[in-house]
Amino acid sequence: MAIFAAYFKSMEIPKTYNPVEAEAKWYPHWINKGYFHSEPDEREPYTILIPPPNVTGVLHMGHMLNNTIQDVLIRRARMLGKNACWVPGTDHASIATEAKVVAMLREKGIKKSDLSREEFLSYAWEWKEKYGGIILSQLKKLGASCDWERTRFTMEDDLSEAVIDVFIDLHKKGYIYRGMRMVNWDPAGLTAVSDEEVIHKEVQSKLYYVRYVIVEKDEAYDNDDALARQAKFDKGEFITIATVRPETILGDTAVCVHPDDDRFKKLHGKFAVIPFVNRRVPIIQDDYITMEFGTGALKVTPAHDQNDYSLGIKHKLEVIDTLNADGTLSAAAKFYVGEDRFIVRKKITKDLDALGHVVKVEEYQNKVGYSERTDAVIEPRLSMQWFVKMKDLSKPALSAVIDGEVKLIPEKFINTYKHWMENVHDWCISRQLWWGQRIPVWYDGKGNFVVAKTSEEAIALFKKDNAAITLADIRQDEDVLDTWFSSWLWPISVFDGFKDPNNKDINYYYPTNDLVSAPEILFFWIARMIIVGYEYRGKKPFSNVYLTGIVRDKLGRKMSKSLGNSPDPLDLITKHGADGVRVGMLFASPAGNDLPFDESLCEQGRNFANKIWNAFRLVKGWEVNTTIAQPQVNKVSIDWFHARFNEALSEINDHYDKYRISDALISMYKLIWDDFCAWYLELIKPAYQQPIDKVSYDATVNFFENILKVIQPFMPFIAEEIWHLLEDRKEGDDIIIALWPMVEKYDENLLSSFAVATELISEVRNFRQNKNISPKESLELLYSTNANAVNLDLFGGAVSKLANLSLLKQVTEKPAGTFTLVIKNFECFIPLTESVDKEAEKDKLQKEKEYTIGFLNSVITKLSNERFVNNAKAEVVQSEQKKKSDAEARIKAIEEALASL
RNA sequence: GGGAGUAUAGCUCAGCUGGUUCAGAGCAUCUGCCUUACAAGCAGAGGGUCCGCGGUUCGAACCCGUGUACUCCCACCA
Repeated sequence: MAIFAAYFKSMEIPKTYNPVEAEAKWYPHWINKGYFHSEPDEREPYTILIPPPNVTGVLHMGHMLNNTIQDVLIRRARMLGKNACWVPGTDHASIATEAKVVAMLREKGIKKSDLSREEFLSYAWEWKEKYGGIILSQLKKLGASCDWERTRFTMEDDLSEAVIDVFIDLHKKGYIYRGMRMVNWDPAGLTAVSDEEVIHKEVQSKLYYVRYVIVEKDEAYDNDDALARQAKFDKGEFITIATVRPETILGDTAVCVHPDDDRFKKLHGKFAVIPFVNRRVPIIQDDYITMEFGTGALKVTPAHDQNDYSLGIKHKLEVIDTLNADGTLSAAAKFYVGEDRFIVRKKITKDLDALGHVVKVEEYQNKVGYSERTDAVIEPRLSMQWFVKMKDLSKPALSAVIDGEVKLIPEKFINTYKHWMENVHDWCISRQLWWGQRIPVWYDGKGNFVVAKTSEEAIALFKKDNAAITLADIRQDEDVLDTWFSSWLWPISVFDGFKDPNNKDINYYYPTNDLVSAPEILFFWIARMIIVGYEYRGKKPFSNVYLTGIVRDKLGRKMSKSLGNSPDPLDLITKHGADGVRVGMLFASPAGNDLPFDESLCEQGRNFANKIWNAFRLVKGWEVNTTIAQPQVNKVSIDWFHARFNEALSEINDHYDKYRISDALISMYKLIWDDFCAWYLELIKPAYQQPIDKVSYDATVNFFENILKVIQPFMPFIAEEIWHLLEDRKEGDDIIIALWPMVEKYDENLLSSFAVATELISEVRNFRQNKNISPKESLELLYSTNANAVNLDLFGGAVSKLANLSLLKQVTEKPAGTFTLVIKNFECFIPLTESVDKEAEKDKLQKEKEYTIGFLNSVITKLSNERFVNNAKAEVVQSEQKKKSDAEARIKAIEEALASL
C-alpha cells in the first residue's frame, strides 16, 4: 500500500472519483476476506433476512431501495461490533415462475398440456438454473453485503421438506382442512388464488336490466313450446333484475327479492323463467337484498358469485357451473359453449335485446377483481381446495404487534395490521400448478384421503382400513401449495429450524432483528411469518419491521415494467456509481413514505462522492513538514471540528436508533459538505504550495477517517477506496470492519463562538459582493467592543483567513469614514478609500433597527404577560429574557453606528 | 361502505415534548466568480396565507372540531 501513496505523490490524482474501478476492486476483496460471512460466536448477533425476491425476477427500483436500506443497517451493525448476518435467497414464486416457463415453452411451440408433470418440472428447473441467480448477482453490484454462503431458495430440498412437515403438522392440529368452496379463480393462470392475490380495480361497466317472465307455481309451462312461450311473454308479466355479468344468466337458479319489499310481495311463491335456457327458477326471499339497488330483484347464480353461493346453500338451490377453467362457457351453459365469457357478454346482451328481454342499460362504475400475477379478471369459482384456519392461529401474532413485541416502523401500520388480523379469513393454500411443493395428500379413489409425507407412509395409513391397498391404487393430490406457504417459514427455515429445531444457528440468530419490507406484503408475508414464529418457536421472528414506501416516478406513478417508467438499476449504477445510487435512493425516503424517484437524486449522490474524493485529493496533496509549528488558526479549527463532529455523530446515532435513515444521511451530508469541506478544510488549508504542520495533518487525517467510517454504511466503495489511499494499511485493516466512532465529550461553547465567526465571515463576503470587491483583495476590519459577548480572540484568525482580512483589530473609538456592519450586538467597521454613501448606510441601519425593535416589542409583550411568566417553563422564560437582552444590545449597537454617521 | 394517512418555498421533504431571534434543509431558480481540492465546484440572493374555517392555550405549523383536496388499505351491493 506504500506504493499507492508514492504513486499519488508523484502523479496527479484524477479530478473526479472513478467508481467503476473501486467497485471492481473492493467487492471481491470483501468476499475473499469473508467479511460478509457470519458464524455464531460470543458476540451479540444482528440478523436481517432478505425478503427473497422472485427467482425469475430482475432487479427493479423497489429492490434497490429495499436492499440499500438493509445493507446500510447491516454494515453499521457490523461496525458496532455485532456479529452481522444478512441472509440472502430467492423465492420460487410458483404462479409467476410457472407463467414464465409456460410462455417460454409456448415460444418453442410446446404446450404445457402436452407435457407430463415431470417433463414440465425439468424445464422449469432448467429455467431456474439459468435465470435464477440473476437477481442476486445484481445485488452484488449494489454492494449488498449478504452472507452469500447462506443463500437459500424456498424450493430447495430442506426448505421444501419444512413446508411439507408444516402442512402435515398443521393438518394434525386441525388447522388445515379441505373443502368445496367458492374461490378466486384465475382463468389465465388456471389456478385458484388467495383473497390477497386479488387486486380490485374500479372499472366502467354496464348495468343491464333484464326481465324474466313470471309463471305461477303450479302453472304448466312447456320449455320446448315456442308458441306457448311467446304467448306467455306477450302477456307481459315480468320481474326485472339488474346485472353487470349477463353471461351468468345461463347459470341462474333463482331470483331473489327482499321479504319486506311491497313491490314484490305478490310474486312470493311464484317462479321466473330464465331466457334462452327456459329454466323455471323459484322467486325466493332473503333480507340480504338491498331494496334500493337496481330493481330490488337479484338474479342468483350460485356457481359464480360468492353471495349467490351462500344464498344457494341457504335456500337449497341448484348449482350450475357454466364456466370452464379457462373462462370459456361450459357445456352446462348450453349456449355459446366454448366461447370466452367476455365475448359471450356482448353476444348475449344483443341476443337478449333481440328477444325483448333487455329493459335498459346503464353506465355503472364497479370494482372488478384482477389476478395479481396474470392480471386476468378473477372469476368466483366453486372448487375443492385446501385451506388454513387462521383465526386461532393468528392470535399471538396480533397481540405481539399490539403489545410492541414486534415493532412496525412507521407505527401507522399497526392499525391496518390490527384490522386485518381481527378480520382474517381462512387462507386458500392449494394452487392448480406444478411448480411448487406438492400437497402431501393421497387419495384412494373411493373418496378417502390421508395426509402423509411419502407414498409409503400413505400406504401404511390406508392399510389400517384396507389391507389390500397397493401403491397403484393411490394418487397424490395434483396441486401445489401457495408460494407464501413456504415463504412464511423463511425466518425459521433458512436456519434449518424445522429439520433440526435445536441447532446452533437457529438458537443464535433467531429471533432476527430487523426486517425491511414493503407494506404491500404486510399480510401476504409479514403477518404470516409472525404467526409461524409463535406457532413453531414460541417467539417472534424479528423485532422490528421497517416498511419502505413505493418507488414512484416524477408523475407519482408506481414504477412498473408495463409503463416503462422505471430506469434500469444497473444502468444507474454504471452511470453514477453504486455509492451515488445508494445515496440517491435514500435522500428522500423516510419509512413508510413513497419515494418520488428522479435520476437527479443519483447525480446528487455522485456529486457527493466526488466532493469527498476531492477533499481527499486536497489532503493527500499536502506536503507535511514536521518542523513547522502549528498555527493558532489550525488549533482552534481542530478543536471546533472535533466538537462539531461529535455533535453530528450523536445526531446520526439518534437517527439510526429511530430508523430515520434519510435523516442520518442528510446529517452526514451536511457534516461533510458544509462543516468538513466548506469550513474546516478551508481553515486548515495551507497557502498554495506551502507545507502543513504535522499536528494539523494528523488531526485532519484522523477526522477524515472518522468521516469515512460514518459514511461507510451508505457509501461503502468510496469509503474503502479512500481509507486505503489515505494511509498505509496493514493487511486486514479494512474500513468495512472498522469500529464505529464513539461519541466523545465536546465543548458546546466552541460551537456557538464559531457561529459568531461564520456570521461575521458571511457578512464580509456579502459586503464584498455588494461593493464588487474581489475576494482576492484583502480588507481591514475593526470591531467595537462588547467583547464580553463575542470571543474573537479565539476565532479571529479564522475570520481573517476566510474573509481575507489584512487586519482585524478591536477599537474603542469609531473611526470616521468607514462602512459599518452590525453583527449580533457589536459593530464592525471597514475602512475603504471609496467614499461612504452616508444616506444609504443610514437607511440600511434604520431598517435593521426598526425590525429589531419590532421583535423586541413582541418579546416584551410576552414577558409582561403575567400568565406567560407564571405558566411557561422556567427555561422558556429565561430564553425570552435572553432574547430581550440580545435585542437590546443589538439595538444599542445599531444606534451607536447611526450616531457615528 | 369501513379504516388509515397526507396537505409547510417552484419540487421533494424536516420541523421528534406546543415555547431556542419573528418557519428549516436539499434540489431547482437568479446574481457574481474557470480563486491553486472539487464548474459534478465556490460565494451570495430571492422565494411562505404552514390547505380553508372555528376552538383550546399566556403561546398553535404542532392539540381539538369542521370543511376541502389527494393517497393508500380493507369490504360480497348485484
